Amino acid sequence: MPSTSIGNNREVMSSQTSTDPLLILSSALQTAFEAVAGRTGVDPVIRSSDRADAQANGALGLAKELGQNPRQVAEAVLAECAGLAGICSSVEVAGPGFLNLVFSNDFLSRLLNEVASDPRVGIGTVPSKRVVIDYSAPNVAKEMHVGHLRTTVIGDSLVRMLSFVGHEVIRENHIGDWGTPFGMLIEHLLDLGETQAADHLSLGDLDGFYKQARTKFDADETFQDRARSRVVLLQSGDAETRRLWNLLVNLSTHHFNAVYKLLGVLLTDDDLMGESAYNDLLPQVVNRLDKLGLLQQSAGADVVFPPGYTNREGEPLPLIVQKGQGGFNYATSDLACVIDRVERLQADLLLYVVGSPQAQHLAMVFDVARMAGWLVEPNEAVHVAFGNVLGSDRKIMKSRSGDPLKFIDLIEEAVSRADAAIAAKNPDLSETERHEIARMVGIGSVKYADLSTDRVRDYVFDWERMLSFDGNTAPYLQYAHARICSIFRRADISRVSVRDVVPTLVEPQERELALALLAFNAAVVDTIDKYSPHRLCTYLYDLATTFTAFYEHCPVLKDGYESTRQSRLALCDLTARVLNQGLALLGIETPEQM
RNA sequence: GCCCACGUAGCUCAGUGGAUAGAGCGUCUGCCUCCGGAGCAGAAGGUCGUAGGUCCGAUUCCUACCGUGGGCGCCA
Repeated sequence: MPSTSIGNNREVMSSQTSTDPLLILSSALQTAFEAVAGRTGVDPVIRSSDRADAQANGALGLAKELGQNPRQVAEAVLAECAGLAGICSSVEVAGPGFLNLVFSNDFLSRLLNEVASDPRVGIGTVPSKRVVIDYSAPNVAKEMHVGHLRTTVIGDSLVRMLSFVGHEVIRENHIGDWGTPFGMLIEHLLDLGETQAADHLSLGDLDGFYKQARTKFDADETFQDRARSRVVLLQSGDAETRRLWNLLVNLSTHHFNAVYKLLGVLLTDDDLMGESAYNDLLPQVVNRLDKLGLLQQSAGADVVFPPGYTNREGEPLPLIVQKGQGGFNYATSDLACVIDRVERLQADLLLYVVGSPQAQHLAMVFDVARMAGWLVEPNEAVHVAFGNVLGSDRKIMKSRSGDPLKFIDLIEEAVSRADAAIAAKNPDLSETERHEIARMVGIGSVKYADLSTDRVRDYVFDWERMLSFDGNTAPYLQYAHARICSIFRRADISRVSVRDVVPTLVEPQERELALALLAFNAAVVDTIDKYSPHRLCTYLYDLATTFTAFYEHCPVLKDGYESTRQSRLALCDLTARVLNQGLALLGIETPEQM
């Protein structure tokens, strides 16, 4: 099975000192399986299990290869299991040939202690790749709206995770700052007068400006002519036109930055790489395709026919790289991006966090780039596709006015709803504290709601559900974290003081919590492997519910035995750190009280 | 018409080539001298869209069909 280049790093991880018990077990058990099979490269097929800590399913597959009964194979593997001393306290054959495995408590305690002493709480690093990630991409002279939410939030989370495991990540915000609409926008700017237009725009009413220009364009033919000739001036580099264009771009990026800052994503002006940046490369794209013999004429346009695509009539579908009238389009620009990212930036991997409707377009662009030899293994491009945000009517979310919901309004509503909920539940907080916590909870809720469902699916935007303190939500996870902080506050014990404690695992809830904590690295690896942040969310939610069960059954401060208290405090501290780190990888902050 | 994605409990969603498919909400029943009840324990609720196929084993992989959404040459 082909795996994307970044994620498949389990082998690398296992060669380091891993703290993942399943990984250690797998590697130990592989030796036993290989002895029985008489060959190398046997996968023990380790899975977590509801009947033990883990189960090995490898015997069932191996039985066929050896022509033996699966149970016999499992028995034979069991006989070779001397290497599991120090890892498992129990190994038994069950059912048709499963091996049920129980970790020894000492083994788990030792691993927990190792993780607790690691500032990265068990997350390993991998050989570094240079990754360009294309996300957010709002349009100049248009307000950011709910349609930009997913690409911005998912992209930001992937950036954080990829960087954390050691990749060199280059963020690219491919803003829409070029093309025919700019003739119209610049002419409208001139009509209003620069000063007045700037006031208008700096008030944040970007959409109003755009709509006025559009209305005028649709109604007034002389304005259309002015707009068209202004585009020509812009593209030919006319200084005055460029100055006016710059004005529009600067006013817009000012707005973008305000949104990014409020939302807490990493994008800055340094990451801007708009369409205009590739303008000079566009003729070269066509020339290079021509020299390679890939270019064809079709209905007056210059096109490339990547195999495997057909149109409505069943005829080959072209990728148009130069229009009939000579202009370039977004395919040209996207090909220029590939060239720039591979040849100038020397990227190993190109990620495109772009909505699913663009799947065919991007597939064609990538195919043409491969045909042209610009995208060559092991370099690769991946479309990190995502579905729509839907309203309660299951249609694409709109505001009351019918326009897409503005990003700013969305964030403000989230924060004010969170503020009200916190005020009701914790009236003792000062107003300043409450506002700060509301910001973390409100924005965290929106981000988490977006990240916690499989990105390929559409999801229904629901304020009540995302801000609920129950279920798979940001507030639930943040609350679990805050409650742990509260334990340490109440006991007046420093978090750091318990980090060298080796926890003792006695109660089943302590073991469950230990197993959950030690699965953090695997969750992150899996998330990166599939570019699917919801996998990390699922893990964190499971950790939080496991912690809650522990908290319910295992009194931390009231136990009466100092050693138990120390051990449980160590488990608490580590849980809080994993929650904090995990949410941080999603771009979500964790307050110490709520 | 062709192509792509999706279809799992009443609702919103996880999950997997392996044993008995999970969670939250909602419904029902218990638990309170409880470190934050923003909780815990339990019950009910499913032919995993339908029909075939591969496999020792399929909800998972393959094919067809049905349903929903999207895409299908000069917008980006």
